[in-house]
Amino acid sequence: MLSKAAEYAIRSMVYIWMMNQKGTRPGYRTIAIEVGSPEHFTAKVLQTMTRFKLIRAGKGRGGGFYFENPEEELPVFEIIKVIDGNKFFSSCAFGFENCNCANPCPMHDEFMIIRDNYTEMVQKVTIQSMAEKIINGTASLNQNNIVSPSAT
Amino acid sequence: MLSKAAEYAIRSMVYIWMMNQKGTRPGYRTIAIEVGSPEHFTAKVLQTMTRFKLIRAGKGRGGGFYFENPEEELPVFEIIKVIDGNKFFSSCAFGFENCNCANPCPMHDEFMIIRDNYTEMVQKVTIQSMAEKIINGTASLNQNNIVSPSAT
DNA sequence: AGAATTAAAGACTTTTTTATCCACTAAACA
DNA sequence: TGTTTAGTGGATAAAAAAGTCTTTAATTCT
Repeated sequence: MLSKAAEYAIRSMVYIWMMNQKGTRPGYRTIAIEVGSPEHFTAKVLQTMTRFKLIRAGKGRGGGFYFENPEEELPVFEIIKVIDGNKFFSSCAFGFENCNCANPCPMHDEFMIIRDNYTEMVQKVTIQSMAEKIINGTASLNQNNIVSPSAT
Repeated sequence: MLSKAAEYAIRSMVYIWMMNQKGTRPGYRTIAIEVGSPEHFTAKVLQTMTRFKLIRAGKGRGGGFYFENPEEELPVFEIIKVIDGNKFFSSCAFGFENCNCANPCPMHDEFMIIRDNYTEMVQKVTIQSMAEKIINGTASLNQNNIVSPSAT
């Protein structure tokens, strides 16, 4: 569904936004540790975020990543588009290149509903709405300190 | 979402079922041509289907692939499980290894709905229900003869 | 100016997925 | 029994995704 790169991007963006709220601009080393992602790969993914202006980056001492307009709602959709492109949002579960209502695959009607609900979902969920859940304790940003069920 | 292997498997299975209805047992060469999939890769995928007893294979003259009990409804879900495993059906859009209601990611509630609807869908859609659409002309098995929008 | 800090960029490696090829085996049939 | 037909299985290759490393550039602080 989502590439690892997109997952890391989303987690990182939430963390950056929350730290910005606290008045700091985290660097990719810190981000990678806090969201549980590979350091250098995270750096690369954040480069892409910066290149597409979803966040800004400051170099040197006191530098790091930050949102220019933190109050502007940023849907997860925007991050996915930048990292994975928008192939999925018009994709076909049967593997057709050009599956549509005029020339549907045998799963078209059923899959279109799922796919469109997903599209709607990632447009509705934003960095801010996710950050809020983490702040009020109804969700977490990483599972670094979770004991896996198999390890109990 | 689905691997190429799973897509090819699903398309092939529908074709095999339809040909069985007509009294023939197609070979992987024919199948690959008819569903528009790479020949040798399709052979591999069908081996897996055979190994897991979803279909049977006959060698030698008059051989090919066939369903032992064609009337027994086969949900797409079964094919996906054999090829891709069932990781997706409990997966997390945020990338958590063990995302659940007790320890949710910030997208958990929203994504769980999508994911579960998808699971339900692939359990409801069967090889037979798809074949029926193709037979009555409301869907097609391949897009081999479709002119792509960009090529018009 | 110089040292320290931090992101940017690009090359590189590893792993996974997708795809191909060929030798082998089993079945059918003449 | 020999020939043809068709799937099986293992090796290999190519491409994409995931991850790593090193150098360079920009910024800040002293």
